[in-house]
Amino acid sequence: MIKGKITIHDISKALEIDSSTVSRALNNSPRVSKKTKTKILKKAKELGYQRNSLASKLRTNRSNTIGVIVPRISRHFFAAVISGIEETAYDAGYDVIICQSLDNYEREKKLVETLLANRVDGILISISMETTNYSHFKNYIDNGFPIIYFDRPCEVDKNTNVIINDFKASFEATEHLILNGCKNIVHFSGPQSTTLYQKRCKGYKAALKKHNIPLRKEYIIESNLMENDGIENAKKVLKLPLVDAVFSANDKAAISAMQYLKTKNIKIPEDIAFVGFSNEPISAVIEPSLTTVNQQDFEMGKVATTLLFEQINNKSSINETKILEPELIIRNSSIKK
Amino acid sequence: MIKGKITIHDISKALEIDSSTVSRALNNSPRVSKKTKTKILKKAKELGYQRNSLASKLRTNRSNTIGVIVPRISRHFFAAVISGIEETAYDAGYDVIICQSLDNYEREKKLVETLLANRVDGILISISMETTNYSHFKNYIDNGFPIIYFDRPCEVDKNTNVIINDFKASFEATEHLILNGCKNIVHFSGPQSTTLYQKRCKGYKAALKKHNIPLRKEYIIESNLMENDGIENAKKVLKLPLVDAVFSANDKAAISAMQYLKTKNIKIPEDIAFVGFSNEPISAVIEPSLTTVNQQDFEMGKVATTLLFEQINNKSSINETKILEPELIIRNSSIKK
DNA sequence: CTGTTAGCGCTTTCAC
DNA sequence: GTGAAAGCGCTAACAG
Repeated sequence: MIKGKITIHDISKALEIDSSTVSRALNNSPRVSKKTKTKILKKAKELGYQRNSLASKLRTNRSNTIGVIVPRISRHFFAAVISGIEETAYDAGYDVIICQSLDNYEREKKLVETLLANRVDGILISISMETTNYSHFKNYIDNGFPIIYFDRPCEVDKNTNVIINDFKASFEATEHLILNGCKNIVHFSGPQSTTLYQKRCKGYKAALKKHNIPLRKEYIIESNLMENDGIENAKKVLKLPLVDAVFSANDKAAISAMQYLKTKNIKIPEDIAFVGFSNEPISAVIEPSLTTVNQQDFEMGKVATTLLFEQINNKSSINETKILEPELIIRNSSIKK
Repeated sequence: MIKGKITIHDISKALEIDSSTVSRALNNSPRVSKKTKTKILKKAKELGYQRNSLASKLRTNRSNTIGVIVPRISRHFFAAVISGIEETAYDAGYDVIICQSLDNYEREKKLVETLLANRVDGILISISMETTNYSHFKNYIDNGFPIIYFDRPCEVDKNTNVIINDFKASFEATEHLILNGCKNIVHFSGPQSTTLYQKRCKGYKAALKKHNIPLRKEYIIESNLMENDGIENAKKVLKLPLVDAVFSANDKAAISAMQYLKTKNIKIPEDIAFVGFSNEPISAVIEPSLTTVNQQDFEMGKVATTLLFEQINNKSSINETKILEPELIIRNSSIKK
């Protein structure tokens, strides 16, 4: 701590004006005359006064701070959501505390407690992959504490989620391949324990059905969708006959699979076309032919924060799920067989 | 705020034990009997007590929180530094507040003030590119407030910096190319207003000198090293005769240049070899032949945090620069002409 | 428009 | 080992 921090009392003494007036002036209250206000502001600057937010928050019981918990800040999607959150929050005069759970349940639990101990006014969270037990939220939900879940929804009890329409996105991505002449479309699917991947799989199936393309079980390859999985999946694809396109449930697997196929001299998109989930800009650099899905990251941050503020100000019900519409980003329209 | 938050007084009343004893018990003071301690802890759990950190921090004048300001959390380097910071801080029982300046001076200034208003015990910062005026730190430095600058040092007055040895890294990277048979090495350089890029350029020059390779001015291409610059630089390289290698002062420009050269059917590394700065794992995926420099990100976070704690506890002088040794990551040893 | 007073929830002497 | 009491810095009635 800085020694000898200046308080409103120091200003009060120096000017022989009561500290309550100093406080009012510092908060730009209309109930202080312009004259004394400027006098106080000048002195405050002169002495290097800096408000003690802790004391202020304690007294007012409002922190003007919201907490954000995401699995990893380095992931482009979350970084973009955070930008949206910060923009909305700063405009409203709120501070933002960013935390990463690293997809670890214990850590997430601890972070929630820390944020609450610091009396944030609300929490925005994308729950960790490990989290299946929601008891660390239960108490607060019941208490009406403002929490908004985004991207990875919390589908127990009543609460507010902000997600994208995964079914529709997958449906459209798959249909995009079909409309470009592909018929033998493999799906790189994720863990079916996650509802998100269930939905992406359903969208794939629905598109096939609409276009009367028979569903082949061996065309759905399930994995954890990491980089390595993409390579393994690509090997499996090479063993299947007739594959002319892949719809991957995320971008990591899609990209590494493409990279692998390239080393085998299989040209993309002429021989095998890919569509992946992602709004990571680097995807476009790595694979200019990769059609991806705009996950509305920045927008999601803004929407979630706006909803949170409504809850903080008791204007909204606690039970709504906002579904954002994704859009296909087609970078290479020549994906034609 | 949650209505009807439980305080130590609620526990005090329920148990008819004074609140000071409750406080002691909750802080695991040895001056409370085991019996009452367990009784209090049980009741606290039962009532769903959660410490009010604000009050505690206000009273003790210690926040047990450090602030971190980086240009962008999405950049892998900073995300990795933050991981190192968090690990060290959590082990020491500290919380971490993460902020991004977005390389904007005004925002950085405001963040510093916010962190100080929230009475963090110290700040770790990588200053924004825009920052040339350090007055927003001056007051605190003079006051002895613990601030550590990492990666992008603050080279005015006395303060503590943690950086990597950019000169050495560049020297070794360039020498790596020379030892692999390259003689006509272009350097993609960054803005010479930044000392960091000056150092990287000097390292390049020194390596050439050591191996008696004449320095050609047209081989040093200066730009902002963004993705677009890489492409422009690549075009310039194609117009130069005899180029057999490039040492780029960062990875973005290196990668996009490589991508561009590929589209022109110039194969890497056979025709033109690259070496870039980066520990972004994706680099290896995008360009398996790219030799990069390990910037000791995670380690830098740990070192900087350790130094900060030493300052917080008044154990270290305010005037030291810690230089970490980078290491070359050679992924493809066949870079030979 | 300004001053008086009380208190947010916690910690910490100082008694006993 | 426990209680009484004061106070961190600020804000917000309530007076005047």
